[in-house]
Amino acid sequence: MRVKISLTPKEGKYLTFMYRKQVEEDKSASTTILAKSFKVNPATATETLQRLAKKKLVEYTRYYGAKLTERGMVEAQRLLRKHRILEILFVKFLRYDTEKACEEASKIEYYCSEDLINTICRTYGHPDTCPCSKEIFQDSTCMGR
Amino acid sequence: MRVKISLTPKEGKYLTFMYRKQVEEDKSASTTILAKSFKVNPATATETLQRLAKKKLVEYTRYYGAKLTERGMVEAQRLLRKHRILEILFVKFLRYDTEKACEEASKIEYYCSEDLINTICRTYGHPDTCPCSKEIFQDSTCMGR
DNA sequence: GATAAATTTAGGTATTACTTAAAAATGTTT
DNA sequence: AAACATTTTTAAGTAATACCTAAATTTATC
Repeated sequence: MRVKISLTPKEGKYLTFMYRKQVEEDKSASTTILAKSFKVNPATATETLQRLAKKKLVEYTRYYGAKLTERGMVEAQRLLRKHRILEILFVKFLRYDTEKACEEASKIEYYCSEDLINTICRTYGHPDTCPCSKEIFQDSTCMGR
Repeated sequence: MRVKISLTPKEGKYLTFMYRKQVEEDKSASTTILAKSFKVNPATATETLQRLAKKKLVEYTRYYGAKLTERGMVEAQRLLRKHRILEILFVKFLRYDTEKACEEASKIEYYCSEDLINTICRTYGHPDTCPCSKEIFQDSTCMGR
């Protein structure tokens, strides 16, 4: 890591949302869409995009839109991995349905350590998909032991 | 619930810390002790106590100290319950040692829903002590089904 | 080119959580 | 009890996060 990335919870939510749109749905997330999704004023969405741009997590062109950078992708995947590993735990161990599992994961994903997530991941034999069949990204420190 | 209690993460930490001192160790937590424990300036501890007093969670007398109110006790127990149920999960399911379990629980306890905690609690047959043998408080909505 | 829609800028607010410096209260010592 | 030390509080800040409205600007559409 060259520069340390400090991500706020909201910024994390924006990154994963944008990742889903950009990579998994091949669309782009406009200011309006972001604002609607997060139930905030468009001005707020713009502001958050600008903060993410300052942190080099998105490439932002005013009036045009924003795209995740390589670093933004990595961060989004890191968070989505946490989210999906937690979903596995909640569905398999606590017998939650996928929707409820997703909700609970959303509440805590940001605060769970890599170590905790890796331990759950190992417990379930490094699953490669979450309960709703989306990809779970590999983590070198998790696999390598 | 007469008035809704909105607790910040830090306020929660103060409440549980004070609970442990006041109820489990029968001591009291002075401004200095709080400040040292949380590695902040004493002025900050005072400020937080005053905020807790405004929310009727502690009874605060300047220069004298603060004591948890009935409501403060309930909130502290609610958080300690979450903490200890999480410890159970981490020790029993993930084979964490008690210290590590405590650390991880501290990171997420505040953000876990009652429902999630109750589900874990039921899974382990409503345990009455945590891995370090401290009391786990009962929750009516958890037992009652 | 006018008008509509989307986006951004400017200039706010509120909350949380922290700081330093000085004042005030309390405790201790002689 | 006066002097000194310690603890605690007040006052007056700062910084970050996350939101807002209103007006300006840019882009898209008729």
